[in-house]
Amino acid sequence: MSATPAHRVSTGERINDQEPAGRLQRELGARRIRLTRQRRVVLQVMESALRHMDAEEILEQAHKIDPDITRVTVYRTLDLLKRHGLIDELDLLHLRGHRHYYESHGPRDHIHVACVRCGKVREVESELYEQLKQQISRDCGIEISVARTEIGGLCADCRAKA
Amino acid sequence: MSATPAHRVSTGERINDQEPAGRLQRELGARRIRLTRQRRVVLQVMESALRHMDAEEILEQAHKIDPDITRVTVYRTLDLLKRHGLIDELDLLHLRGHRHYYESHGPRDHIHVACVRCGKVREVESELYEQLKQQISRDCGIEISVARTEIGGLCADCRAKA
DNA sequence: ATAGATGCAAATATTTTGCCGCCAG
DNA sequence: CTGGCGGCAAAATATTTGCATCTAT
Repeated sequence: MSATPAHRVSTGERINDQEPAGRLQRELGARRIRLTRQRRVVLQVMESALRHMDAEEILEQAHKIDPDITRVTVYRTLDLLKRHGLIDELDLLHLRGHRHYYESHGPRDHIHVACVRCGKVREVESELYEQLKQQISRDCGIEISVARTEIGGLCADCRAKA
Repeated sequence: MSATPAHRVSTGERINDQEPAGRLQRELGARRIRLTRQRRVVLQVMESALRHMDAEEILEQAHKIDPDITRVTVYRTLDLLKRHGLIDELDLLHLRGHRHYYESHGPRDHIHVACVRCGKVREVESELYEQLKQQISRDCGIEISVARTEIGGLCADCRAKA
């Protein structure tokens, strides 16, 4: 293997790398979807996310901006974004219960790699993954619209401690 | 591309292809885990599964064998099997609500490819997938214990109808 | 004999829905 | 102006837990 791998590994510390601010707002605007005060708040929360959040955490963040936002609105807005393919819904292998996590959908699919012990999540992009999707698309005759890969195992740190 | 692809596509009609009967029972037995009457029933249901089932469907099947099995026992047994890595828990991209589906874990990981319109699920094995996992294991320094990939899109049949 | 399993009921957790008044476009 | 949206409360769905009893080993 060369010193410059064909894939990129990010820490997951910041989800919206190189993402222009207001992307979600602009996407919805372009689709003639109403931008209410509440939606703007939820979008802002999603766009400035530093990590994967579940509905509860998104609600908490939204409350910091506007305490009147309700949980129902958060769910309805997440559903809207999901239906438009603007965010992804994950469960990170149910490592911490059955809640769902959301993240703004970047330009390229990535793989979520989680440690089953400490729960740390890394995001990985890989050329091999793109090839795999192409192969599946071709062989199954499917026009892929969503792809989700979650991998779990013991990370190096946790193996060292054990 | 050659006429004999390096991967195998199955229809998902039968999950336990080439799986020796009683595999789950034997695995648990080898681990000195109590084989109660109820557990045997749930294991039998999982082993003879023709498709992915959720907890409700597993309970229904179990009731056909022994009407006294309770839902709680089904959940507890599924959890046991999950903890021992003997079954996989999927949500199939939430295409049909937020329930979870379970399948007996075969010798090799496979990818679930689902049509977002008709809900049909195919299972695909791929050498590329194995390579991808190796790459990730190496680069993230993780010892992989679970891998789950779910892909959604429009299948050929549904595209034709549209 | 006894650690561990089951059953029952109730509690939790998470997400969805009906209805009505309100606001973005 | 008006059709979609948000709030409220309640329902629906999915899963887990406490505790007393039973059972596989």
